[in-house]
Amino acid sequence: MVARIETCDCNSIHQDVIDTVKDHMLSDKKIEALTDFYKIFSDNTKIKILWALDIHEMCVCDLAVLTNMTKSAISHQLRALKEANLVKYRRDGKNVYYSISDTCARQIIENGILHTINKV
Amino acid sequence: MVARIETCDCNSIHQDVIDTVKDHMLSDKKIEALTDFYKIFSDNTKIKILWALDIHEMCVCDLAVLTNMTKSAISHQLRALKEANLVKYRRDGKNVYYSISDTCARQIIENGILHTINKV
DNA sequence: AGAACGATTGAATATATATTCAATTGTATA
DNA sequence: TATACAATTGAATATATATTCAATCGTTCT
Repeated sequence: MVARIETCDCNSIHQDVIDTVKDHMLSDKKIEALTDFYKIFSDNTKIKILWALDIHEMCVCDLAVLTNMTKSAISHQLRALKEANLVKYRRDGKNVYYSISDTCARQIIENGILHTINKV
Repeated sequence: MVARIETCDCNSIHQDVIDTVKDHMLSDKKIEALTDFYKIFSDNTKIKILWALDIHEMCVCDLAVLTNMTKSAISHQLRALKEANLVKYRRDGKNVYYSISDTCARQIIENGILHTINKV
């Protein structure tokens, strides 16, 4: 007789395995931080922006022209990248110039390309 | 006088920079493959499944109990992981046992943890 | 001060993805 | 063959994220 777990729609078939795995499981906080991190690299626009800024600092207008999107859309995305500490900015007159603030962005992108190279 | 780009809502301020960056830009196909790849690692449930399977092969029911989710939800996620060639499976009687088919999953997760460790 | 324009913002909308729900399939066994 | 149950599936729903739109802010220049 196996225990019926109330919050699940089935029986636990291999409770020993479940217990072992539970002992080595990642914490919810780590998982949350991890998925938030990779969410940034799951969006085409963000990748374009990060890759571009790694080549040269650019203002919002330039990024909009480059990516063929509106300034507003780019600005919203830049805010997310700023909050993730992946880009920094400096204002010069009417323009705001964005640049890479953490080289990990390029590493993550290049690593991802390595893992997907067979699909391109 | 700078050129007005029709498909954008602004002028190109530094056309030289835009041209340089365009020359070194990633192809749309590469970006698409890359973001598809990282989308997998952007979901809490998928991370839990991948991490668990890296510890021990498990059947759908076990994964459901472990993650406190329905078999159906787990099954849907397993399909996505299967399509990404990250997990494989074997049927044994009524149970289907899933396991890791590409060690890159663990690498990607551990690498992500390294980059987010300061947030946990 | 006011006009021009790059940039940002918040709300509305669109879009993509995850989960739920009900029905069905596959296998074992009574 | 009928029943039990693990697993899968497709459609409906819920939820998260991206983009659009209109308004506003910040700076420069006249």
